[in-house]
Amino acid sequence: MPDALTATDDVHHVDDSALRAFFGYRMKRSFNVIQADLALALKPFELRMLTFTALTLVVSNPGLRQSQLAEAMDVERPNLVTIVEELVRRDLISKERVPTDRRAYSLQATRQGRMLCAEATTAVTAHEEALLGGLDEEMRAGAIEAMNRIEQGRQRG
Amino acid sequence: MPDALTATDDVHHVDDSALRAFFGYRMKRSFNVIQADLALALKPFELRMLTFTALTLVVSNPGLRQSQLAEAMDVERPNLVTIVEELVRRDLISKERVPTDRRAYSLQATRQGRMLCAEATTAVTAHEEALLGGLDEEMRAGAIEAMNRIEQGRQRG
DNA sequence: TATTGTTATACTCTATAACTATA
DNA sequence: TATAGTTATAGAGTATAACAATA
Repeated sequence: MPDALTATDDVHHVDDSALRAFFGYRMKRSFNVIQADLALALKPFELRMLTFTALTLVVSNPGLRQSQLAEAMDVERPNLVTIVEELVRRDLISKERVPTDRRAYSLQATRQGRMLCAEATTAVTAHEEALLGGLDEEMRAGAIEAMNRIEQGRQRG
Repeated sequence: MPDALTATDDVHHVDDSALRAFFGYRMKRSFNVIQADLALALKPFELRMLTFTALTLVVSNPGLRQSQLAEAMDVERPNLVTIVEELVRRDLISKERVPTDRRAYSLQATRQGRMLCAEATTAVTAHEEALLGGLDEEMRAGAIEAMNRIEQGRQRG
């Protein structure tokens, strides 16, 4: 039975019940775990979450422009520059001027980029499977549905 | 009517199905929404998520030490310094040396701090209610349970 | 020797204004 | 004038090493 100021004797378990009432707090804590695990899964490929996301989107959408990629990733255009730069430097994607609009660049994954993306995807899938293994299908689907509604509630709310 | 390179003709909806398969990606997107809403709710009180979290924990745990607060918040000790500094500067919490261990500081919320915490808590609760209103109780409880298991899976996994 | 709080530092992610070259 | 990509910059959040005071 801890007793502040003088005591605080053992207190290895701080009372965070006031915070645990909040969805956002719970989500932050579990997202930290997910993100750390994802970073670990991507490390062998020298990818970060942002570069992995960008690479995957370019692989799935050949010819994508940077502005479209930025919008899809919910990232400001200036912040995408270094991400694209890094992927180009590593020969994972290439940039070509769009003939009909010489302001724009069209992004293409290289063969190497597609291969790395496939390998990284496999690794990430395995990591998530290990991390979420304790959750049955119903619970996982429910959580995903809840997250989808929250995301889509942005424009409504 | 934009027409990127060869294909990607209309593409206002980029194909992100390869990413949406990942729990981490879904979670990042919805967490961004939650976090932005939380920041909005806290802005009138000039609190950030981190200062709100710290304040709430000190209010709930009078006499808490910085090292315990850091551990509870999952923040490195050096990063807590400015957070505590800010709350002390605003007279929301106070630091007292622990008599029995003069290395440590014991944190106490001031009356003003407890009042601001209560008001902020009310605002955050209302914001979350509005944002999560579309989710029925079962779905919300399921999502929270899933997030708890993910967080606790860190040590197991 | 180990621990509490601190300083200094650096890296990532994010956000805004202003520039360039095209349209 | 508007847009695509860029530069420069600044602010958060986070992580590590090293220090002074104390245990």
